[in-house]
Amino acid sequence: MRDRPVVFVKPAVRRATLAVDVVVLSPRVDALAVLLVRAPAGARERWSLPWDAPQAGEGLEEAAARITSAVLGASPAFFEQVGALSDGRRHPGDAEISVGIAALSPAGVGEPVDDAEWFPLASLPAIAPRHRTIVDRAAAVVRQRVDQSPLAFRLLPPTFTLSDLQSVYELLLGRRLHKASFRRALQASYLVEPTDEWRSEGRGRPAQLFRYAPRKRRGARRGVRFDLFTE
Amino acid sequence: MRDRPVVFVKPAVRRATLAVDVVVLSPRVDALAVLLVRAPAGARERWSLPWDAPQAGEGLEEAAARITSAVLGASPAFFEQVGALSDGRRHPGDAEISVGIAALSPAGVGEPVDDAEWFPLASLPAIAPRHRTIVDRAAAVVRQRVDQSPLAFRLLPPTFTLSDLQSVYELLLGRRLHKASFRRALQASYLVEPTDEWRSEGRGRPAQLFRYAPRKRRGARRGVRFDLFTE
DNA sequence: TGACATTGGTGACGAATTGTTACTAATTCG
DNA sequence: CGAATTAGTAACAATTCGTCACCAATGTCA
Repeated sequence: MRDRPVVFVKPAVRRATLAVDVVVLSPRVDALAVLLVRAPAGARERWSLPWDAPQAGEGLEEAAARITSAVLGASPAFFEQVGALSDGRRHPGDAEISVGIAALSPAGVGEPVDDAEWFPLASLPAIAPRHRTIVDRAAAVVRQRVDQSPLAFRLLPPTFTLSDLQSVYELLLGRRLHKASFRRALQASYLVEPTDEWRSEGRGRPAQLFRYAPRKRRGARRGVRFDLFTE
Repeated sequence: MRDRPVVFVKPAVRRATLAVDVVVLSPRVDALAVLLVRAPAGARERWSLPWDAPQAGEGLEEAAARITSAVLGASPAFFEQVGALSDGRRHPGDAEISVGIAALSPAGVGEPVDDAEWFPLASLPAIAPRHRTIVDRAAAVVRQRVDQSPLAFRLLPPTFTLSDLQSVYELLLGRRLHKASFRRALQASYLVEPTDEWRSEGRGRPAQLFRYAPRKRRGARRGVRFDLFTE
């Protein structure tokens, strides 16, 4: 016989201090940028992710939208949870639990308030360790979701050129893609449809505008991929 | 000018009632099974996921391990967060926030306590709506992670046959795989190495035993896949 | 006006990957 | 022994993918 309780003890909730930490991501010139806010004087790190506690009855994504609006003046176009953290790592408000949320905001929408600033994802200033973890996870989550979620399309205006779309994918993935391959795969996916408008952008041939118009299709049953890398 | 606060208001944490809800998954005969516990008399649903609040200073996965141990008598071999939920959906303990955690436990390890029972994932009894959501997400997360995480290997003993491994993949993915393709992909992945032992399992040719021994390799830079399905 | 730079867009070829069939190997059962 | 059963693999066909090469349409500038 195993050494274990025979009767399941009745569980109980507990009140814990909670924060929603938001990683607002937006395509800036040639790089993904993160929105940071200046920490109050006396804080150990000069900058932090925008965060707050969810209000009573407010959902987590709802709270993330509110926090983003307060800092950027615009609601994000897309949310993705990054995970809940309760390790001992330092949090600016000493929250026991942080729920990290990645929020995507299109370029040129909103303007940071005085105490907020965009930083390229690749060169952030020092932030609290827990925030650092959340940012890293947010980038990873976005890169993993970009194939399964229409998040790239949410970063573009209703109509866009295929080069625009490819640029967003490249920003999100952090690497270059081949034009012909990209378009062939896009063609096969039935995710966009052409409009009859064209846009002339200075020099070069004008580009046709497309819109996001996903058509139903079944997921192909691929084999296993074993994309498991030991770094 | 936009209608927004010019000064960022100082955020503050708030105490919220919190629960960790655990989806313990284990391969049973021909199906993935979920561990449910009998709800106390008077509860609206007869069964629920095992859950509890994390104790002070206890991490979320740590809490999940403790909860699983209390119900199954064994710690799971693998964890994966499923997300934090704070929608209005009903929770057995009326927690404002639930953190869902998928926990994988190998077959034959541990024995449910009297008030707990395995149910096939495909035919669960009625549970609280929030628990239902968490179970569905857990299944989706596991299926998505199976290619990137060694979770299948954590469900097997240290040495196993390739047929064993394929069966686990099929259980986790919920569909059949082709033997030759599976082995070819596994070969290319350098994730397992043969031992010099063989196992004779009744009738049929004996199978060689393998062990999980991932070798370093770089991730191939694939193009975009557009695996975005609109259902 | 006419070369040329620049950006958009596509066809096509070879290489790599994947789905599938079909076969061989080693064992138990009767 | 032969049939049944499970393991393991070779090889073919179909598909996907990376790449190169090219054509198209515009602006620039001599």
